[in-house]
Amino acid sequence: MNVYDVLKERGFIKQTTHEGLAEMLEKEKVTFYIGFDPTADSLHVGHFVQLMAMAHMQRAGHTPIALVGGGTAMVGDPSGKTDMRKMMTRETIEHNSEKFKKQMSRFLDFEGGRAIMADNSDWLLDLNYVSFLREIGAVFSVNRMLTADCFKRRLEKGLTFLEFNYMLMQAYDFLVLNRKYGCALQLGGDDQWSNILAGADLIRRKEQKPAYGMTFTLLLKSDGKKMGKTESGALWLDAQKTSPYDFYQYWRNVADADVRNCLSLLTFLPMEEVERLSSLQDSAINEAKKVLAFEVTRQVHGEAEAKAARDAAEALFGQGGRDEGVPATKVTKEEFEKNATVIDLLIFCGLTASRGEGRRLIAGGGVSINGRKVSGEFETLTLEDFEDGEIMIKKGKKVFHKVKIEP
RNA sequence: GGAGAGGUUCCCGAGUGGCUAAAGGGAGCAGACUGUAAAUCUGCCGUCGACGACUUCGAUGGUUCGAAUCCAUCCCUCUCCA
Repeated sequence: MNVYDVLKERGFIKQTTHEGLAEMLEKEKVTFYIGFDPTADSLHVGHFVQLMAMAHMQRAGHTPIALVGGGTAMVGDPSGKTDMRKMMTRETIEHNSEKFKKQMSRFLDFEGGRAIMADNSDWLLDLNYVSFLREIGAVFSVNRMLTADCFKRRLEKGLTFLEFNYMLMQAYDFLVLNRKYGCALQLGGDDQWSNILAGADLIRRKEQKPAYGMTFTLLLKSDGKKMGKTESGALWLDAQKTSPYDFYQYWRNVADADVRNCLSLLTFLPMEEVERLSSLQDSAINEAKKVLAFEVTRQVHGEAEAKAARDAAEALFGQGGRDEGVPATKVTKEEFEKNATVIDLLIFCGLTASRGEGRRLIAGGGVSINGRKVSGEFETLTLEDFEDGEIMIKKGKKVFHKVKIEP
């Protein structure tokens, strides 16, 4: 079974530029790329889907180029956005690029040239305006560009010339990678379709060579919203930004209807297993969610962290297991004494944003300490409340947080 | 450059001198129900040493006992014209 069929079966593929792509992937070793703009200091779940696709391709013997968009992030992709993104400083972008590179090296095998890491700031930042316009700008038709879906919506709300150029930047990337590495295929999220087409067109015109494109289904929840959004923003792949425990819990809690999609896109489990797990009914499907949560966490954070997160979940929700993986805040004795009321402690641990919120939460019966429901808003804790140096705070039904006293 | 419309709390969107911390919806949080699911119902949803105080309706000044609401200037967005 070739990789195209694998991707197809798993539900990755949304659109392809050419019918013959499957055949090409079967017969040739292809160098392909996906670009990631460093707009934050960590990759998130949306990127993870793309990385999975890259990994599938790499396993099939193709060579991935992971392109960090240090140059394109200076411009900002208008696709799929209704408003212009805040412009980022060069320092921020460089900082983010470094983080991206570090994270990506975990998901692909860069040994011995099996994958390539590139950064488009290397060729975009020093472009000469006039020569770029003459070489690249001359072959773009504004009329055509304006019919692209990614601009249509923006034409209603406003589109700056800066962002309008994003498509040219990305198309140029493809051309550069084609010339430099013989890269003939660009993959991306489906929101990248227009940009990918532009690149393939550009290569055809400038190099008289075919170039291919393929897009992936965006990872959406059954209610049509983007997967991986949490109240605090995105679900990050960086353990500092989203703890492995919280990461595990996110997948443990996906809606029944999303289990199948997640398993097939975010894990390497064989499809027979995916089918079996996702066809489980009623409460039995919890088994599938456990597998999903464990597998995804394992890939992102490693075996040890995945086990810790799973054990912690068992300890808190089921029976048995150790609760080592539960997020914890360390306090010194002095800090604790300063924040000894339950309300202060909630804020100290970042569980609530304000005292008022904490108060309402307690009034609504949403807080437990060491398994005992907190009754009054003025409740104060003492060192006596620590059991083995720990206090377990429970917010709502699912949010657990430990406070550890430091000697 | 000219004409018009508009910028309201996380988002959408009412409000056009006091009754407005500001309708309604969405999102979010909590409670009930449950399977750590979905749906549903209920409560909360600016901050605080809290029956009161403080800050908020693009920005800055002004009128007024009192302004998100009136006036001036400025910034930004959209539409039409050039």
